Amino acid sequence: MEALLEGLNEAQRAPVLQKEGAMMVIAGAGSGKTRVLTMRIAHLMQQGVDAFNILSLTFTNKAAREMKSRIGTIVGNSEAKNLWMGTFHSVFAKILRIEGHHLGFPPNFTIYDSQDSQRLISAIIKEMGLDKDVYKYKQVHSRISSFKNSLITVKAYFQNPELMEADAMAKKPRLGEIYKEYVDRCFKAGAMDFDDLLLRTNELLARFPEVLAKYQKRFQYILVDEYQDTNHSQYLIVKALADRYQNICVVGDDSQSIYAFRGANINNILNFQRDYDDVQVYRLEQNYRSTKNIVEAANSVIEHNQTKLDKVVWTANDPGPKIVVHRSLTDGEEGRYVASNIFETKMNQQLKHSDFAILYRTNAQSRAMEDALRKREIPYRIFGGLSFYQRKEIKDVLAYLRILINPNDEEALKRVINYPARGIGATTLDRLTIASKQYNRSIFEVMENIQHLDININNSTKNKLYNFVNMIHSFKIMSENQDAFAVAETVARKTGLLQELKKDGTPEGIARIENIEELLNGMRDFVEGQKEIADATGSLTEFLEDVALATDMDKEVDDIDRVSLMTIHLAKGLEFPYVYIVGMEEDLFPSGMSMNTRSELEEERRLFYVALTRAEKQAYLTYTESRYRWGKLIDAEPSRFIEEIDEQFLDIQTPMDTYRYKPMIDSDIFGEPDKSKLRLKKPVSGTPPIMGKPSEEQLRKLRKLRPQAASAPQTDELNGKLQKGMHVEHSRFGRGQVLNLEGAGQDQKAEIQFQTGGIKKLLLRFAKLKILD
DNA sequence: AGTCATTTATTTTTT
DNA sequence: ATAAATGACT
Repeated sequence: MEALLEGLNEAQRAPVLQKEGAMMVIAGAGSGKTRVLTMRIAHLMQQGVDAFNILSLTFTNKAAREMKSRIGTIVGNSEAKNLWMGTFHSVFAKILRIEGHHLGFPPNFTIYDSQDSQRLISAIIKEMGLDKDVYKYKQVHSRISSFKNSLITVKAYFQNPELMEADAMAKKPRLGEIYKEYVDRCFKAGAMDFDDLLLRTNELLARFPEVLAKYQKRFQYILVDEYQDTNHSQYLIVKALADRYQNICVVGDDSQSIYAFRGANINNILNFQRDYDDVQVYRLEQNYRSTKNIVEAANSVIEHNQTKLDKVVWTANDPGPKIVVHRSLTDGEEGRYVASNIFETKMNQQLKHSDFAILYRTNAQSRAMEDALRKREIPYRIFGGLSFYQRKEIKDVLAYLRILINPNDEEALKRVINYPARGIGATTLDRLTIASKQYNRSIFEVMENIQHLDININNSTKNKLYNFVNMIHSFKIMSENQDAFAVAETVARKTGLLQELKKDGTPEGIARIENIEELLNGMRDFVEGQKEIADATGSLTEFLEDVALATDMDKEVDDIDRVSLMTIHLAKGLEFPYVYIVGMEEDLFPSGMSMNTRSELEEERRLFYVALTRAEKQAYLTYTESRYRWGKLIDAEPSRFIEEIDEQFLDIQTPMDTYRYKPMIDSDIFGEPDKSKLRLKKPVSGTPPIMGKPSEEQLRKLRKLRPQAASAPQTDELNGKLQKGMHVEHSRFGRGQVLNLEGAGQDQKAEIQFQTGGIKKLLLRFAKLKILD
């Protein structure tokens, strides 16, 4: 232990050694904050604090696992296992399983993921007979979610005229009713959504003082990582639990706050000193991760933000190479550039694929990168997007399992009651839903008692329902004396799920079967793994909870050497020697959706800061002239963030000839140039950035980044000379007469009647015309 | 109730 | 470009 403490710098050691009290560690990127957290916990335990009394909240469960195992190597694995460590969601889900009965929830409550929530909201909107174009389920969901994260309950909503008025103004006067129905339905289904895990914890701690006291006593030492990304709901939980002992240590970096869109409140960290007495503030400012060029470039970017804590990140590392800025014509070319660059760098420097990461703003950008990597036969691993557990076939299997655990789980039931098809259609389901309201019973309960209820369903359908209920019952009995893996396997076979996929026979169908097999294998591993954990039983409930709360960063990665592809959000907390940040374009990064307010733009800028500081040795920024979006080729401008980096750290590679590919094949054939394929350079000033007109200085930089096309010689030659009525010759169309001229300069076009019969409109810049008169 | 063709929305980020 | 949602038809 002593030796380990020696290994820390002074700034790192101080928060490790301070045992009691409230403290905040402002940790710059790459300053070793995980190490500090790990050491602090290990040190507490070494000083006699019981692992059961330490609560450590991390950003991902994987981070928790890694930290636990590192602590284990210091203080012993058996002790480290007793630490309460995990994400807010997973830790409080566990507590709610134990204490949820106070709130009327069963211990086996279901966790609804976003998709379940949104399906339910859709159904409610439909049932209420509302216009789905006005009440968009996604918007409604995000509004409800933000209510919950701000602790605005249904009751609070209806007591707040301002909120109600805001919704009325937005033409959604019945939003409150939807909210109420949604909460009721979740409750009746014995389900909590992601936000409920926090909201209900707050409710639990507020309404039941004895429960609060129990956990306050239990968690004598509380540590929160990534504190800048906590939302109000999480903030209050921490505050309530820490109130008794006030041994609270929060770690974070305001410059890396990137989750405001899901309710994170940067003020939690900015105001921490007001919330607790005698707060010790520690600053970790030395960056050990990146080269000097990267650190200082990142600093010069974040300098543009107004809202931030005082902090100067510095490094003793070598300057290293400059940040490469590269322009390409299209997203396809961008991908090829990145792929070949990775290929060459890896060869020249004797590196592994895992030394490289490609980061992007949106998941949709991964495709072009994947294509290029595949062509180059570079192995890659993609994080995010549709995660494994969100795939349809996986969710279908899980839905059956969820019904076993919680028959009231309405979303799971609706998902599989007629999949694979068994003749229970929409009409039947509607009638069941009505009956379920009428009798105030869940749909499954109605089905179980269908013989005794007066329901307008014919006998043959009743029989089908009976068979379904029977099948579920048989699974349930099996689940009582067999492990999760065995049950799931039976479910996959007996429900006909696998058969359904087999008969489809397409490559997709086969991939789906493989996915289900992978799920089953995963379950087997889980069952084995859980046997080793003290308080775990390997039950289905535990498995489903793990699955519901698993993030993409949590999945165990195999040891195949691959390039990593992910969104910048997912990259938080990671580091790679070589990082490519692609799609550095206005409207994409910063995102077009986040440029409306200063605070949104600042969050985008922090996101860029996060992206840059992932790089250890070298960073590459790439942007394109045009890119496919919504299936269309769209013009792009370089991101303002490139200009915001101090030029001295940049190596701007803008090959003069990249966009002067085979000019005008299209126009030669079809007359009108296809602008979507070969865009003409328009003057930079033509598209002022949203935040106001660019300064002369910005313009100068922009010009530097995007040199004007060298004007085509033909233009100069013909300019001013060509007149209406002149006879000309074209290399392919032959002789003709000029009917009309339009436009000027680069864009000048001529309408020409050719002798062969056609009238074409040609762009003089490219058409190789010879004047005959 | 199921299948096929047509239209529509989707692309901001995620527990 | 693509998947999901809708609508017409069997």
